[in-house]
Parts: sequence; structure tokens; C-alpha cells
Amino acid sequence: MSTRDAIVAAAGDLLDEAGPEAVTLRGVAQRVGLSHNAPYKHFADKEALLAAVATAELRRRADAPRPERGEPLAILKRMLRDNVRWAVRHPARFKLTFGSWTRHDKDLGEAAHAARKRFVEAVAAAQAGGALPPGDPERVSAMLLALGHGAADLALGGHLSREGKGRADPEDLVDDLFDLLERAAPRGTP
Amino acid sequence: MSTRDAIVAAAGDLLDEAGPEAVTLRGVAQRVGLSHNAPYKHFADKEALLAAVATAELRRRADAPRPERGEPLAILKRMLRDNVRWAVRHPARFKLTFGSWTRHDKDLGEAAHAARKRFVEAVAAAQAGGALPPGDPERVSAMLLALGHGAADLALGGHLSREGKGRADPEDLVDDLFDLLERAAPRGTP
DNA sequence: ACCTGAACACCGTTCAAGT
DNA sequence: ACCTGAACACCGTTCAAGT
Repeated sequence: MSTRDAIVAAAGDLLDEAGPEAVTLRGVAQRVGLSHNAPYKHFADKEALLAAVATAELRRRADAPRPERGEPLAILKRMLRDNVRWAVRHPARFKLTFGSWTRHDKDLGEAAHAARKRFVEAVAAAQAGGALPPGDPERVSAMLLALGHGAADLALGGHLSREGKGRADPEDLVDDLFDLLERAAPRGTP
Repeated sequence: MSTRDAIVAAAGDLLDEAGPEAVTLRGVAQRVGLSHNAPYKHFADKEALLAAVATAELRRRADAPRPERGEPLAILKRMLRDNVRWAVRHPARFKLTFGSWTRHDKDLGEAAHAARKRFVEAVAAAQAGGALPPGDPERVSAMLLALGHGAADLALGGHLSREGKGRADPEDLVDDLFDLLERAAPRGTP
């Protein structure tokens, strides 16, 4: 493992263990066993390091072995539910990956584009089978991803009622939207 | 205006003008014309000040005069579109208000609860008129708010395709979800 | 009750220097 | 090519002291 990779891994570990405010260049360097400014030999600044962490996270999730068996709609549902579960379980990685990047990082842009492309293709496959309503698959994808993203983010902030009758997990809301879409689909349940 | 209010206002202005990283206790104090640690006489720490900024923002939006004329569904649509427009236009205030609050702030919790309550009531009114599908209004509210929140957040991060055929404004996605809901409503268009 | 000024530990970043 | 150590400006926070 290169020093660069070790720095990225250490930053990711710190993120998981102690949250984003614990990810300091000094702390990362110490964890790898380097002097406090060794990271500057591998990254232009802190933001570039964080972009590398986000890129690694997107690639890791893309390379994860997925059993893509079953109906297209079932595969799509699994993808979105996985997204939401990952966001809720790794809030810091989720917020970092989908945060606002002031500078455009080429690798990060490509990794994010590839991830979205896979999702759009899954939507198109479900549409082709008549399990989802027709229309621009990018548009339907955006709706699904926005709901998943928002449900996860609101849940993380404690803005989704967790008790009583209004109780709704992020995954429940994803299911609700799929129900609506199936109802409007050519082959959907009426 | 009390010193406390002046500090909150200055923090909010800094947020709008230069983003969250520009909101330092020292910068806020300087803007009000106080010494660098005068804010500590009014707030326990920086997080308490930020909670006060978020609370003020929620109350300001709640007190804004709204023409609540028209059908319940139209009123509800306007509420959610306003939310999304506000989020896109004031990203820093939006992210602050709906971020994760590690400590529970009583005022902020109450203001957020009041805002959500108004929204749930608007949903219930639209359901009562048959313009939305029946079911727990808190659940339907959560779905609408999650989609609006996610669409705004993704758009702010540049994760919503802004060009070509897949182009989708956050408000477009809100409209798409309303279309699906209306289609499933008792009095909806088939 | 409210404010000031000095001080501390910490952080991102830069620079000169080492191998 | 990669790393170290000193230094700078900045930040949140604390403390003793002032009115």
C-alpha cells in the first residue's frame, strides 16, 4: 500500500471513529506515522485529501460484489435501500461524498458519474419490463435518489419522527415511493 | 435590539455573505463591535450560537406572511416549493437548520416541531378533500419533505444533472411526486 | 450584569532544510 | 522524490480583571 493510500485510509478511519471534525491533517499524519505536514507531499491541501477519501468510498461501493439476480425492479429496490442503509450507518462518509465540492475533482466527478449511471440503467431496465412508469429514466432516477438522500439526511438530523404513529424509517419512505411508482406503471398493481 | 439579537443577526449575515466557514466567534464579535469573546456572555459556546441562528431562521420563515388562499393541495404545493426555493437560495442557512444537532437545543426543537406540524396539517387538509391518497398524514408529509430536502441538497452539491435531457430542477422533482400522489388520490386524475 | 485582554491548545499552511 | 522541523496566522475556549 502506497503512502498516499495509507493517508486516505487513515482519514477514512478517523471519519468513522470520531466524526468529520476529528479529521485533521495532523491527526491523519500521526496515525500513519508521519510528520504533521507529510500529507502535503501527496495532496495539494485538505480538500484534495477529502476528495480522495470520497472517491475511494464511491469506488469501494461500486466494486462491492452484488448479487444482481432477480427482477429488474427488485434489483433497483435493493440498490436504493443499500444506499440509504449505507448513509445511515456511515453518516460522515455519506455527507462527505454527497457534500458540496467547491473545487471540481476529476476522479471524484468520474466516480460519482459512474455510480449514477449504474442507477439510471437499473431504472431503465425496470421501465423496459413495465414495472415502472415510462419517461426519462434520468428523471425517475433523480426522484428516487432525491427521496433516498433526503430521507437519510433528515433521519440523521433527527428530523424524521422516530416514535408513535408517524414513525417512518428512511427505508419505509423508499418503499412508499416505489409503491406509488408501481401503481402508475403499465404492469403495476392498480 | 439586544446585544444577543445583534450577535445572532451578525452570524446569519456572515453565513449568507461568506459561507459557514466564515462564521467565527471572533468575526461575529468584530462585526457587532465587541471584543473577541463577548459572545460567551450570551452563548455557552459556538454551537449554542449556531442553534440560535437556526431557531431565528425557522421562526422568521414561520412568521412570514403567506397568502393561504386556494385549494388545500395548492397551498401544500406552495409550501413545499417555497421550502425548496429557500434551500437553494440560502444553502448555508438551510444546511445549518437541517443539520445534525449533537446537543438538543430546546428552542430549536420547538421551532422545528412547529414547522413540521404546520406542514402535516396542510397534508391532512389536502387528504380530507380527497386530493391526496389517504393514510397517516405524518407519513405522507415525511415522504414529501424527504424528497424536497434531498432534491435541494443534491442540487446544491451539483449531483442533479443540470444539462441535457436528464435535466431536473428540485422543483420539477417535487412536481413529479405530487403528480404520482394525485394519480393515487380518490379524486385524482386517473 | 456585561465586557476586555492575555493566554492556551489546536489547526491549516508555508518554507527552508535534510536524505 | 519524499520527509522533517520551525514558524505564521487563525480559531475556540478559559481565566483573571475591570465597570
